[in-house]
Amino acid sequence: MTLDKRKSQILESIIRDYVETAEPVGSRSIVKKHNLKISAATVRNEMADLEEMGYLEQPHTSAGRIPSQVGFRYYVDCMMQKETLDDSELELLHRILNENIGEWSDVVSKIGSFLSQVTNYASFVIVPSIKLSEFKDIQIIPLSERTAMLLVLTDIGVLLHRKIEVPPTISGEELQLIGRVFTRVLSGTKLEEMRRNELKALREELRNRRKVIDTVLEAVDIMMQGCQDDSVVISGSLNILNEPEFKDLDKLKRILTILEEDVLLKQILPDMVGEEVNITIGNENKAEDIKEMSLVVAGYNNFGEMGKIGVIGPIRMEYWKAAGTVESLRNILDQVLSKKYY
Amino acid sequence: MTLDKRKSQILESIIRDYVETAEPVGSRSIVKKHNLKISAATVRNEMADLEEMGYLEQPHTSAGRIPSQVGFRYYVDCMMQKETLDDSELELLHRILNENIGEWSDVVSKIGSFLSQVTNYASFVIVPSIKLSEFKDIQIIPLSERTAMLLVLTDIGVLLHRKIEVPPTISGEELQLIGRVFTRVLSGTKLEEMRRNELKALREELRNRRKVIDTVLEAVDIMMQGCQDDSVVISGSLNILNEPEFKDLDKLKRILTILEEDVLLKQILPDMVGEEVNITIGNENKAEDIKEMSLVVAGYNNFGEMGKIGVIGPIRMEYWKAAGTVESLRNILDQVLSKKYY
DNA sequence: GTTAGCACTCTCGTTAGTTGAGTGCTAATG
DNA sequence: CATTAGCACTCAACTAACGAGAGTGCTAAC
Repeated sequence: MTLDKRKSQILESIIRDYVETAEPVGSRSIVKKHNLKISAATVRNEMADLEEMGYLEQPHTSAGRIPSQVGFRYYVDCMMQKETLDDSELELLHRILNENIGEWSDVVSKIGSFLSQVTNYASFVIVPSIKLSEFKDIQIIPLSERTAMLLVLTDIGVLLHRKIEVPPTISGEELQLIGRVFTRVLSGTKLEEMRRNELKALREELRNRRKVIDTVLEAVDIMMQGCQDDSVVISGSLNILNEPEFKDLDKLKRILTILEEDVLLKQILPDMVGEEVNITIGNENKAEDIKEMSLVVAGYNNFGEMGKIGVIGPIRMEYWKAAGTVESLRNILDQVLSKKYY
Repeated sequence: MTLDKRKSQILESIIRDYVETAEPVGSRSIVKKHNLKISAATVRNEMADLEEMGYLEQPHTSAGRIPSQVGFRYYVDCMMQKETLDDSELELLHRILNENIGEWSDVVSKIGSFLSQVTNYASFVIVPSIKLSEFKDIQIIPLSERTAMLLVLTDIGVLLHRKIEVPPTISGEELQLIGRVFTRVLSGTKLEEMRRNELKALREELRNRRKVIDTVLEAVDIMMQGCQDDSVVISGSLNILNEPEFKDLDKLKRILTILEEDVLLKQILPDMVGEEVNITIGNENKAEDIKEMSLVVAGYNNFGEMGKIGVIGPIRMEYWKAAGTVESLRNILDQVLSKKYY
């Protein structure tokens, strides 16, 4: 069911005013502010209709109206036009992306912080774990008599490293050699399949160095455990301090806690996120703790896995801006990551 | 000037009650609570004295007393006994330290988070930049036709890495060779002195690979810029949400902003921090923004440079606990870092 | 020096009254 | 018949007044 033109216009006016001021908006004020060619009384009639339809609600009888969650949903689905980045923002973005960037985790964090700056909401980027990447190179660099640094390079250019203990009898050259054998045998293997497949061949070839093999494998195992979870980059969580709906300390604390704990944040996100920008408003969120917030999320392609990028803010959110910005940055992430990073 | 025994006892009682409840404490209540053998009236007389001396103050005539900042200072200087970690806390700490720890930055962040957990204040650890460390090993691992991964290992076991572009004409073996020459010539050089000293020798030896040398040097330069600043690890900043003195949103925001921005946090710390635990109370802090907070900081020895570890909390702080815990963890950090980490 | 007693002060929470923005309804209008 | 002016009505927010309670300071007695 779609609204006639006048009702749409009124709904939109109310949404924009309410998003801006966080106050219920009255009939008179929107007529004035948006130069509508109708009287306040007419607007009141329309508002009564919109309320009956469920798009507006009144905090109390003698107050103005505020958009209901259903109202926001209708707006987002049927009326919203995503607002893209303006020139100065684009320029800022390009400046950021042209700065010295060593690895793609830098790109992610910079884009995240840009997102929160532009929208004034908290932003997050979920980066899928690298568990499906392949080995590319393994090196063992001696540090001291008994220790060495194990380096594992994956095909997407991620470098893992860990200190290991080695028998003092083993020489630096031999360590290098062992590294090379590892590289030759394992190169191209999925990180997670490593244990099962080529292990036997490896044992065979280095049979007199079983100890070192085991140490290395164990270290690899530990490193892998360290990257099992998708990593989360959060920016601008303090933006919610500016929203009047969170003047309540308890609410505030709940939200900030979620924003501080990666695990919690991952739990609240909608399971299915496609490439399209996905908006969940208030109660549409499955997690109890954020039923007073809205999410704007999109998926991006992170070396074949689905990553997520988005913002979290009050229900009274500038969805047009948030959706447009998230979409743009999703595309840029896709684009940047599609040039394989080595 | 020191207080007589009874005044001390009263001051301490007031401090402990006030720290616990955040409410002004009255004469009657401390007599009851601490089973003092004197009457409330006597206590009132003593309190009047203490107020005159500047150790106590009254929010208004008909309220109890609260310790003034001078009062806290006197307590800290002349009466406080640092409270060390209890058994369960020690056990927790050891469990944490025995978990898998790959490199010392893990130690730092774990100790930081332990500190904030135990004290219930926000904790910070300042880790000096590694600019004074020495090269230990340089490796160049080919990634693709035109790119390679540059690895720089320092003597304290920190690994820097960065992707570089290499001419497609150069072979993997040659890259390795170049890495080895770098290692041989530069090993033992301070990172920051690199440019000046052995550069000529290097250019000499690899004169037909000038391009690659420059690329590598440039990359090293960029990596060094990335570690020029001391890094900061903050934990438990949300603890301040529990303190009633920060129910005011503006205050809260100021503080949280400081705790989110490394740079700001570094600015507010006292310049001179010795190995001893250093306490600055309220207005004793130079920075305007934290004149309503207290700092408990100690320096630790981070591979020859001075690092800092401490907590930041309300003036109404459990100084005894904070000071004891900071001291213990300072020592542990010293101890852990003194076994050179390779 | 210490303490009991008491008048005094000031905050806090409650209640009652006032104000003003905004509505809903009705009747008049084009 | 849609629109509008007019008006009575509602309710949150603000203010003032008031009593209760916690705590003090002072005085006089021990």
